[in-house]
Amino acid sequence: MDYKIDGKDILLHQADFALDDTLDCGQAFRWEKVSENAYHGAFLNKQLTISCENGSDLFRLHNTTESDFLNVWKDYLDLDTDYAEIKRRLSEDETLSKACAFAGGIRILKQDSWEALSSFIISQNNNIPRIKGIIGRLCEHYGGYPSAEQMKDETVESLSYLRSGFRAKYLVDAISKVLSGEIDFKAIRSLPLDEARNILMTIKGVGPKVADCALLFGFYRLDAFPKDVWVKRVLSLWYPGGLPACTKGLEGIAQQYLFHYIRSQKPAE
DNA sequence: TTCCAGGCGTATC
DNA sequence: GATACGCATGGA
Repeated sequence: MDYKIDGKDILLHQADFALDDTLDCGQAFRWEKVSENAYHGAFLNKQLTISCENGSDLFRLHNTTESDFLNVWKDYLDLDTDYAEIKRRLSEDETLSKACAFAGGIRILKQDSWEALSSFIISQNNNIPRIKGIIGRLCEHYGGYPSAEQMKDETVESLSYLRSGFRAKYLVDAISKVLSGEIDFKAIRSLPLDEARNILMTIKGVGPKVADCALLFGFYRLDAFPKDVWVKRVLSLWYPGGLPACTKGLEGIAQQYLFHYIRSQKPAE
């Protein structure tokens, strides 16, 4: 990763990174494609437009500061991790090798814990366009993604404008458990995966899959392996005997390459 | 009209 | 512990 300042922008050279792969692969729900080579989105209360110069490894972070780049976006976009090395390891497996080649620009975003947890509560038994719609209405209402504290007075009724269906009561339970301290993000960070998962699953509407998504995308737990309907297809089609050994410790990253890859396959296969 | 979507709670065995 | 079913909403 090397960068330079160009007026109000940051110009970044970055290998193993593609905007479509990373920002539109189902790990985050509020990046919007604003042109062929550009996305607009946000992390916490900071917004960003990022574009790519014609499929190259040259990116432009528009209208930002060197300080925000170094303190916020560099970490959020996981630019310090060597994905070339990760892909080399995973590519010991033939199918994963294809998946890495198909979407070699995926990076795991280091998202906000509450946003990831609540977003994946909304995601259950739902499709990505509708998930984006619900989260879009939530952010429009609050002028950005609301914290659990900001949502403290929400009820199933007050959330009806989201049209999130049966998931509204799960959001209300998550808000209350986070605000009461019953769910302590700081504590979860230091726990083994199984214990962290079990604590998250005390929230109504949080089962194994939502808990693993929250841990992978909201706590950067790369060994969490969310099994949604697509990944269950991956396992039954390609890995009936379980994941190959080369994924050890990187199950979550492997999951993301495989998720993106199988979604691109025609149903006929 | 029916089926499905980055699942989970509940009932039942 | 496993299996079956309902669940809000909206697009295909």
